[in-house]
Amino acid sequence: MLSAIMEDYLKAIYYLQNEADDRVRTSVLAEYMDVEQPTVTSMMKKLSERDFVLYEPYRGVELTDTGVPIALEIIRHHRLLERYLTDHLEYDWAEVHDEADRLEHHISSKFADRIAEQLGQPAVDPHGDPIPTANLDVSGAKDGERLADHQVGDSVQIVRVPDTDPDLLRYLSKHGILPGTVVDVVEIAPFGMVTLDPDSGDGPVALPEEVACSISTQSLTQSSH
Amino acid sequence: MLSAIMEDYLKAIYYLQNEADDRVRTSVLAEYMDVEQPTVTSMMKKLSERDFVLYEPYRGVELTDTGVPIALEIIRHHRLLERYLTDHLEYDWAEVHDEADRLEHHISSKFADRIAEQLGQPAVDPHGDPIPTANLDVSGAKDGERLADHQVGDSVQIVRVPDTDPDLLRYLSKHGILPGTVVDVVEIAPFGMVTLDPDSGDGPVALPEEVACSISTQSLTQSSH
DNA sequence: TGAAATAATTAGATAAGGCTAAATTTATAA
DNA sequence: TTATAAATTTAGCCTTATCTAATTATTTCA
Repeated sequence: MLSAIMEDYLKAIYYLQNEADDRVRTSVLAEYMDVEQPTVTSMMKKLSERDFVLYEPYRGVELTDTGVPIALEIIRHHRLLERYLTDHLEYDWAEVHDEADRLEHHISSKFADRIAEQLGQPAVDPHGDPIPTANLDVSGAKDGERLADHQVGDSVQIVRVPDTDPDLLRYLSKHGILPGTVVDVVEIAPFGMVTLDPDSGDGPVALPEEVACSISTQSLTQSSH
Repeated sequence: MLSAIMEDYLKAIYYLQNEADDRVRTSVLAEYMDVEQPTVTSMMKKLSERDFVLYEPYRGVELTDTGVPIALEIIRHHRLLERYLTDHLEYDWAEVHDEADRLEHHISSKFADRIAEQLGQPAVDPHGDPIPTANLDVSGAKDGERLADHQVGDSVQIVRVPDTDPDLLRYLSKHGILPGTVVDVVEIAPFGMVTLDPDSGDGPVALPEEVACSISTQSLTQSSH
């Protein structure tokens, strides 16, 4: 059918396409996949030949209608596994990513559906990322605003945090910053650092700009732009 | 580390070594792995270079002390997964083999240990095959006698059934032949076919010689040889 | 607008795991 | 014990996914 590696490329293209809604450049994909550019070029040719992507040399790549559901299926597997590992197998949310990243390519749809059933058809994974339904619908997912885009004084609810860095996740949970947590924005430094006061009462936490940009939120007060 | 394919070879050698306690021939391994002989030869060179097997050209192969625990770990994964799929994810015992065969290479030891814990450290998989402990101990496993070696009139308990053929497994469970079932041997035909009467009362079942040889049992009466 | 910088592709190599055909070793049996 | 049969290995090729080095497009900016 399709190798685990090819699935990973499709997943990456899906992700990067949503990040910057434009065709995905070879260089961006190479960086993200941690391979050299020629590797990406040759892979794009293969995926393009099999109609999973639309590839125009020197112009970047995008998923076709054949490629999208494959990416979504893998994403569904990944996020269900993450949910399952934390909820049923007592994994810490910081450590689920790697295990899910391997298993996502090897579980059957049946396996995915069974754990979804066991979990009560969850809508999001432990990091707040939306889980596509069995028929690969993602319409329920809301985008949210970037934490970095709020203003001092705003009260916001955390919707999503990035899932790949275990150390960051441990740091965030230690300071009470989890999906669902309500925080007040107490300071935004000129170099972009955001200081928060979580309602858990653990005291203020400062986050560098990069992190604040990758955390997705929902406004509770209306003062944000 | 070690590819999924290499792990499969080690698992196969472990199995074949126990079947016919002698060095495993290239041809036997090729047949079992469903590849051509030269493929086996080149793989044995690689595994031998890395000290997982002892390989003597033209003389067959056997696992080293480095290779055995790797095979056992994979077998542990496989059997725990089979148990987990049937007990927690409502799989039928006939369909667990293939899913487990893929996943066994991709779950971490942690994952295996967690599901073992959830299952209460089970001793056997759904087909009656013993599950190595976390420290890869298999001393608790008893060999049992082949069903085919009993005599008419014997009352025997089913210990293990072969796990790879879904159709056979469906047939066996439909007729009440499961690990733990007690059956009476009512006939042994000259061409090896064994007829059983399971205590479940579903009436007699006939099994061809090959199947009767691959089912492992324990005597309840003492009349068997 | 044209030269320099940047991005992307082509060319050619490598390692893993598989294959077929040919050569070689071991086993069998006359 | 020697000739044939069977088993095994060698040789050489293929595909996938990767790499480096060299070439070619595309941008950028003076």
